[in-house]
Amino acid sequence: MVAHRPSTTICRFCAARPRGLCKDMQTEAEFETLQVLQYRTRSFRAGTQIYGPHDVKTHVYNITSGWVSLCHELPDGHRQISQFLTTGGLIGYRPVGQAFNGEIATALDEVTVCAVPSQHLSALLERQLSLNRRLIWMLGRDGLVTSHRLACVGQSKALTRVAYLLLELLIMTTGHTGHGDGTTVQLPLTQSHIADATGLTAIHVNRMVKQLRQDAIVDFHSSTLKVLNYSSLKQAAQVSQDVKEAWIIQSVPAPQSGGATA
Amino acid sequence: MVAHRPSTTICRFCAARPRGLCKDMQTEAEFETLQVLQYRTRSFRAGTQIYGPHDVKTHVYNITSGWVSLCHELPDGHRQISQFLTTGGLIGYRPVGQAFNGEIATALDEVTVCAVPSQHLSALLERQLSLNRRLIWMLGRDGLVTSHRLACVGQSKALTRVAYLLLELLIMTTGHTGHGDGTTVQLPLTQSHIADATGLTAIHVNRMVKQLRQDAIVDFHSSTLKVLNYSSLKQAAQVSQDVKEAWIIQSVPAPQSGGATA
DNA sequence: CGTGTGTTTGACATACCTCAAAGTCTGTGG
DNA sequence: CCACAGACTTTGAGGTATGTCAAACACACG
Repeated sequence: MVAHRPSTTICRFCAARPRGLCKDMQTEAEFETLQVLQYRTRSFRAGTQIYGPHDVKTHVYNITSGWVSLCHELPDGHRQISQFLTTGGLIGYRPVGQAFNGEIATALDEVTVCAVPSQHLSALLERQLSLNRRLIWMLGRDGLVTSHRLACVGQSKALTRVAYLLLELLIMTTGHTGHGDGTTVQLPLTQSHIADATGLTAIHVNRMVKQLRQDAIVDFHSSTLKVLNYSSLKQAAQVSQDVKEAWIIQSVPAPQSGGATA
Repeated sequence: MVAHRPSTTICRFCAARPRGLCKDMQTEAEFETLQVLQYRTRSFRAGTQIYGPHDVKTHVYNITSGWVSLCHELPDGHRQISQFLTTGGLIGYRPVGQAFNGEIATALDEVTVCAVPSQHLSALLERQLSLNRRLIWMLGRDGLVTSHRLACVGQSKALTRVAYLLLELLIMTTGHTGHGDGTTVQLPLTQSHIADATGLTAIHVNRMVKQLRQDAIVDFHSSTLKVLNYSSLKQAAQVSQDVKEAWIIQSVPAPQSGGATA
């Protein structure tokens, strides 16, 4: 009953860039509304800061290509990367009334985003239910992913933490969970990034990476991740199937109405 | 322009229980709709499980009194508490299409909740923008709080982690950040809970609690938290003002419309 | 009075960090 | 083509924060 676009857009703001994401897009009418708005695409070079911890966030960004890290900096200089994101990820949203969220968004490689003024987003949210659905889904997913990572960092040994992160990045990149051996993916990360994300030192990450290589599980080498034994990796990472599904950005189906017909 | 209720309800579903939260409630019309629905209040005794990791979540719960923990259990038996929640907190929401979120919700003391069938929530979301706003705000906040906790657990020493958690619980309870010395609050927690939340062992938590007491910072003793030196606590916890604001559940103002008037 | 749960303490083990330095790779400029 | 600098990786030796194990203590509850 709802007329969908040919399901080729990944950004529901600028409606640009075909790829098989976000089929939940919008109705014809909504789509046209968005097209009229024509939000700007912006690019950031590798290593560039997209926004800082104390920037007033004027925009929300939908990533259309490249990798971004979200990082917290503590007073003592330590850093914690809370999330890596790639195509389809939404960054820069902050709860209304919250001055800052304290995180730094950094482009890890060449990144393009669709920039939506926060004001516009608020206004759009008042009129487009599909957008509300989508935002709710994204925020729910991000919270879930973060809390699982918290469980990993809080309770697991170093080897498991590294394996967990590598598996997460693998699945984020390939977009499916049942992937076999021999897969190779490019990740714009150094061992220091892995250290910041896992709560370890780069030196210890190196030892773990070395061990994963020796145990013929994965080979992470100069930004290249090669899966040597996928089932061993799953085992080393100690993740359940549920978690892996949350790592994949999916489309959100329109709800079949029912209940609450007061 | 929007007619607000006398700002005495804390649950926008059953519209029950006066207390000064959630003034953002709803318009007259919305309020009446909800009243008609009359969602059920449920109670859970201390230690009871509200839902398990593999329950199909039929309901979303809005906490109207008591304390709840959200906990992940890892294959190796370790547990990570990702969040403590109290009055006003929303639990049991999961992203559409996500089978399970793997978390266990446990009542820490006598807990009452307003139970909303997930089906109804979906339907209500399709019709009430204020509810969308509220859910988006809650999810955004929860994600923020969790990512800050991740930064703490990943990068801080044991003493800081414990101080951080105690400060968080203090602020959640009192509802304001600038609180002075001598404050005493009841928390239905054991040192084991703190251990599970901070990623430490209960034994080591005990050592840290002891040190905080000896350093005259806080005294946590048989479910009672007493602040001896608030500014020392802030310092020990290493939190910025931004983070503390995120710990307080606030009302969400209706947006002043503007922009995107395509 | 006994039982169970939570707290406290001590001795010891170890996973991870810190410091130091060498080794690799890549890009740059002569 | 070579020399050099800079970023990243790798390795080793030693220190320390935290975990593990064991046991006593305190307190509530039946």
